[in-house]
Amino acid sequence: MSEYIRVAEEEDEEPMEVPSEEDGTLLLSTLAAQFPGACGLKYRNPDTGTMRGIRLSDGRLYPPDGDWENRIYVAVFPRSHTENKKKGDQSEGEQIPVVTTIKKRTDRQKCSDLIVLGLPWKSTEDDLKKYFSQFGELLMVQVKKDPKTGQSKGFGFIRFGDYESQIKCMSQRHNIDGRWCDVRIPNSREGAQQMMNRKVFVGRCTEDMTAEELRFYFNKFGEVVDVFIPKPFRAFAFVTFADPDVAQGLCGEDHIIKGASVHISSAAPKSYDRQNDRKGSMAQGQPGGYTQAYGQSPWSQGGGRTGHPHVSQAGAMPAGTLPNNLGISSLGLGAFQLSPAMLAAAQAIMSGQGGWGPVGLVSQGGPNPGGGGTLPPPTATGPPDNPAGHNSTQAFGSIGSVQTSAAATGTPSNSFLGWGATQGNEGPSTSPGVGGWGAAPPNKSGAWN
DNA sequence: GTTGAGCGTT
Repeated sequence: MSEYIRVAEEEDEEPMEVPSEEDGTLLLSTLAAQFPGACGLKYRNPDTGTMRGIRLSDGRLYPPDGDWENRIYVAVFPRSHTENKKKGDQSEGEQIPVVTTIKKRTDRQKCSDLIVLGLPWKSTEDDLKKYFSQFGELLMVQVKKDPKTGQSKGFGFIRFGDYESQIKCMSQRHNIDGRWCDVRIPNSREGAQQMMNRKVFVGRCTEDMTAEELRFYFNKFGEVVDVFIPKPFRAFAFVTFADPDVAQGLCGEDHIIKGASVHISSAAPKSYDRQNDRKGSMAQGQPGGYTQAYGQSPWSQGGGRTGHPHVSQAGAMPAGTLPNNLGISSLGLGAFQLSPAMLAAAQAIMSGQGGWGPVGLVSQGGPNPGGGGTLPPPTATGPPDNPAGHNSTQAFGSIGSVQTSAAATGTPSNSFLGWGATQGNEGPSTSPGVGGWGAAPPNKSGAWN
C-alpha cells in the first residue's frame, strides 16, 4: 500500500514524490525530510476551488477519503516560515487575521530526555549512540543497568541537542539490533514541564468549528500537536502547540475563524497550589496524562508487546465536578468574560479529557502502574535541576569525534563515554550548545511562567 | 547464562 505522493512546496512549483507508509499514511517526518519545516499538507479541491487541508494526527498525514489519488499536494509551513518566503506581502490570499508577528521559530524548543524502551539486553550505550546519531547531535546516552551485574535493564535515555532531531526521532519506531524499540517522553517531570504553556484556550468558538479545522488554522502559527474540543459543545477549545512560544505569542489575540471571532488566552490552569489543598482527594495519576498527550508512540511496541499501560481516554465526566454549563449566566457575564468558559475548561481539565491537567483525577480504568497511588509532589517552583554540568553520566559535547573507542567498546567503566569536552573547546562555558549541559537552555523552572 | 513491561544510583 506504500506509494509515492506528489508534493510541491508551492502550488505552481514542481512536485516531488515522497513515500507513504504501508498503511497509506504519510509520516510528517517523511514530508519534513524533503520540505524542512513543513507542518502539514493541503491540496486544491477541484470541486470548490479552495484549498483543503490534510488531516494530521500523531505525526501522520492521512489521505483524504482514504486515497491520495493522483493529486499534487502542497506542503504547509508555519506562518513564520511562510512569511519569510513571501517577502512581506501579507494582505492577500488566505484569511490571515490581525495577528502580531510571530518571530519565534519552532525549532527553538527545549529538548527533553527521551526514554528508549525495549532495548536488547546486549545493546550498549555506544550502540545507542551510533544508532540515534542519525537523527542529530546527541547530548547524552544512557543504558540503565543493574548496578551489580551490569546487566542492561532493557531501557535507557537519550537526549538530542536540537528539537527537530527529537521530533524526528519520536516520529518513528526504531529497530535496534533486531528489536523494535520505542522512544518516548519519560513520565518524569522533565517532559511534563515542557507541556506548560503550550496549550492555549480558544474562547468563543462556534459549533461548526471542527478540530481539524482548528488544527489547520493554527498550524499556520506553529506545529499543532493537539486540539481538544469538549463535547457537548461549550464554545471553547484547547489548542496545543509544539512550541510554547507560539502558544504564548497568540495569547490575548482575537482571530477570525470561519467568520467568527475567537479569543485566545492562556490555558495554564495555574492550579498547582490548589493541588495541595485537595491533597486528600486526589487519588492518583501520573503527572503526565501528558505522556500520552504528547509523548505517545502511536506504533506501540514491536514484538508481542501489548499496549500502553496508561491510556487514559477518560470519556465520561466524573461525578461531583463543577456545576454545568451556562447556568453561570447568572454570575454576570459582562464582568467575567472568561469565567464560564474557564470554569468549563477547568472541568474539562479535571476530567482528564484534555489529556493533561495537573491533577489527573481520573487516570484510567486500570491500576496505576506507577506503583503506589501517590502522586509525586509537583514541586512546581523549585529549581530541581542541578546547575550545569553534573547531571548526566555521559553527557558529551559533539559526536563526530569518536576517538574514545577504547572506552566505548570494551570497558564499561561506569559506562562513561567520556566526551565531556572534545577537541576545540576553549575552556568551559564557551560556545553554548556544545559541551553538554552547560548550555542547557534556561532550565525548566523558567518555563513555568 | 534467563527476562520483555517499564521510567532515570549519580
